[in-house]
Amino acid sequence: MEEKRALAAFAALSQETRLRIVRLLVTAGSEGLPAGAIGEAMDGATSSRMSFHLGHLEHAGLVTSRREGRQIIYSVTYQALSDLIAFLMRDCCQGRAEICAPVVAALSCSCEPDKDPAHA
Amino acid sequence: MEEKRALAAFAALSQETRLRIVRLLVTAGSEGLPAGAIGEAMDGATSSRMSFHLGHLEHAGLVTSRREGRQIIYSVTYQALSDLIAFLMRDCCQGRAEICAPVVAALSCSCEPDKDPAHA
DNA sequence: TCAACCTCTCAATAGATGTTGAGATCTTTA
DNA sequence: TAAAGATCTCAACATCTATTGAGAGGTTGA
Repeated sequence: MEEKRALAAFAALSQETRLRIVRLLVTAGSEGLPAGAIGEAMDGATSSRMSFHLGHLEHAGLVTSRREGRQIIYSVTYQALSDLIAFLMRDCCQGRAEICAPVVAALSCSCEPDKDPAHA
Repeated sequence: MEEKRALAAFAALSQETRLRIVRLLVTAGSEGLPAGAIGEAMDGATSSRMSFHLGHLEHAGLVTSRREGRQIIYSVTYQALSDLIAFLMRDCCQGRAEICAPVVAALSCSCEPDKDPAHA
């Protein structure tokens, strides 16, 4: 993942509503959720506000959309998320075990379906 | 890492100059670099611009500063970076192997001192 | 102590961002 | 084809962000 895309991804995730959307869509899985349902989950945000943020996320490549009947279904782009994580690890790790080591150590539990109450 | 800190970290990294500063400071290691040297590396950015961005990064917890004589030395906060990566993996992974699996697979090489020309 | 140095703080400004409301577009159902 | 539903587009507005230039606050060496 090159710098430009990483910058766009960071910008997309730096806004509370958008971060919440991504988290919601990750839990929703690859089936995704219609825009209306996402808006409901965001304390009933207006449709234009949703459209703005979903468009922002889509532009950044973090979500994709497809039409299904009269609804538009959004789902998270798993590849983009893992690319972003990889960017952080490669780009910012750069041989610094101080950064990577704790993350690697934590991976054994954090990458299974999460039951840990200390999560988040 | 809770949501608020993650949002601040994403916002801090979503700006080209600041992302470049972090990358520079990671390569600089724990000794860090004086503000002036960082400004030099940023195409000779003005001191107030540097102060603005370094303050932003420090506020987000991604860097720390210490005075050394007449210089102020900035260094990256390794803990914050690994916390951010862990946040992404835990929060956005949530049992989704589609996201984590590729990253985990890539870790074996990406976490060593980087010699890969395809990097970045 | 004085002058030079390094960095920060502050005010001003231009541009980007987030929210809202009105209305347009596309889709489904009767 | 008309009505209703779901979502998008657009303009307007308030707010936040990034940059600049001027100047202040510590620190060092003569």
